Amino acid sequence: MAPSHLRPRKLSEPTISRLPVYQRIVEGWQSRGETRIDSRLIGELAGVTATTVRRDLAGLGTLGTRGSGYEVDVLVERIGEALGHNRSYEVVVVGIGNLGRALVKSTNFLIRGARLVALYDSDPHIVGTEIGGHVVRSIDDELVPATVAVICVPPDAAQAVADKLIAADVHALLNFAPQVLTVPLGTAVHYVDFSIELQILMYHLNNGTGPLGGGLLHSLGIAATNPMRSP
Amino acid sequence: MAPSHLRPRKLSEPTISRLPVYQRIVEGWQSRGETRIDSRLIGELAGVTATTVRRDLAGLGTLGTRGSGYEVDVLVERIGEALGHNRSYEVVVVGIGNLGRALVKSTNFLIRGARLVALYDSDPHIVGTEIGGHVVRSIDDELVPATVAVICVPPDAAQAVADKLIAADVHALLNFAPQVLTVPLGTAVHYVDFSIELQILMYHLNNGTGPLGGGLLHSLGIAATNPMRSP
DNA sequence: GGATGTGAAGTAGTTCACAGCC
DNA sequence: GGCTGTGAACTACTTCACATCC
Repeated sequence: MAPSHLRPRKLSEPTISRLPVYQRIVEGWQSRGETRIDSRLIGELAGVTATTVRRDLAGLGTLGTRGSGYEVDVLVERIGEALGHNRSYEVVVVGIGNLGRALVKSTNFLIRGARLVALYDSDPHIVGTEIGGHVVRSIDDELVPATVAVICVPPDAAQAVADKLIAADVHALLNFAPQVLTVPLGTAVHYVDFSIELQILMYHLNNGTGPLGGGLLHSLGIAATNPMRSP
Repeated sequence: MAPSHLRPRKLSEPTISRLPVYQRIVEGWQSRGETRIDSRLIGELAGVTATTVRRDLAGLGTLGTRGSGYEVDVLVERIGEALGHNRSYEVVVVGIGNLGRALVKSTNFLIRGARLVALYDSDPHIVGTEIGGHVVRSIDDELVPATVAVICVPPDAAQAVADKLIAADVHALLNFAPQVLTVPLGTAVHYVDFSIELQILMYHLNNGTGPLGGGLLHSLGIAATNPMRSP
């Protein structure tokens, strides 16, 4: 079951969130025809120190060569493996308003083994229309099996949608609604909230130019999951 | 210059990213007619411990009452003050494709003193059209002054747009393009990247149900700023 | 009684500094 | 020489536990 080199090590949360960034950087380098890259350069492009890059990558096993850095092919392979890019994920999008439509049409969104399998909405005017090759289904229909659901409904509908998804055995939610969701233990929720990002930027604007005094802003978006249903 | 109570304390990065969440929760409580709230409840709804909530809020000054929690009006006021909601921000959106359009139309986006002042695109078919009460300008025109720019252009155009914005004295960028930007010291960049969020979710799906063994996922989005222009 | 605010302890993450290997 | 990988030091954040005040 474990074809990979050998190193099922547990990665830290910050490391996990940086790996996709490294991956993108390395792929960019790869597509320029480069064959090797070092931790200093990755760090510079990612906005973190070279040491952090090395520690993060060391967590995936021994993949560099002392003296000459990393081979890009190896990095892409191993990071992809760690992030589960070899597996395949069924994704559904619920709420085909402006944002949902934009996401579905976005080329950046469906990537890395994620496969869009269904779109849902509650509006009869939208149900039945076709977006990006998919006919929008009614949220009241039975849900097709999926691993991840993207929630793009208005905030006051988000909790009900989440409940329905969880009942249909979807335990990974990417929530774009500005609404904190209450979910059972074992369900992962990730929030993407534009207004929160804006607010964080504003804070930094008001209080000096960034966290690290100078300008290296290495701040983080916010995401949270509730530990359990309201007791 | 400092009309606030008194407490210019520096807040930690994690605290800053949680404050908008608390704010939203407290406002929700407020709009239900409630007048008080305690740290346990806020924590439960935000997915963090009550102690964390208290520490975060203590950073804003002494605003609770021992024995009976916090007054919602006071919380909303003080959190808003800390995040700079009393000030006003000019926001421009560059790139009026599917996503840009969705953001502009979104009611959640423009909030808290952020005022949309201009939209830009490079496509002659889009320039001149009206979206949400704003006529789209050409990115080649002179830019109107702004504090924050939202970048929704394709990845390969993002760096050029960022350069142009920085030259026009915009030093806070919210970048939706899946592209790491290289900016000078003193410019803050915040990344919002759907595919990265998806990848992080996927990682957790593959490796147990979440970071904290059980299910409390309190993970973070990713954002980074480059320390300086490529040397 | 009950919930805040906070020292003190604990845990996690980052950075330093350098040994090890190419 | 150069760059990785990593123990050790450091820094940051969280959690505990409780004194404090309503």
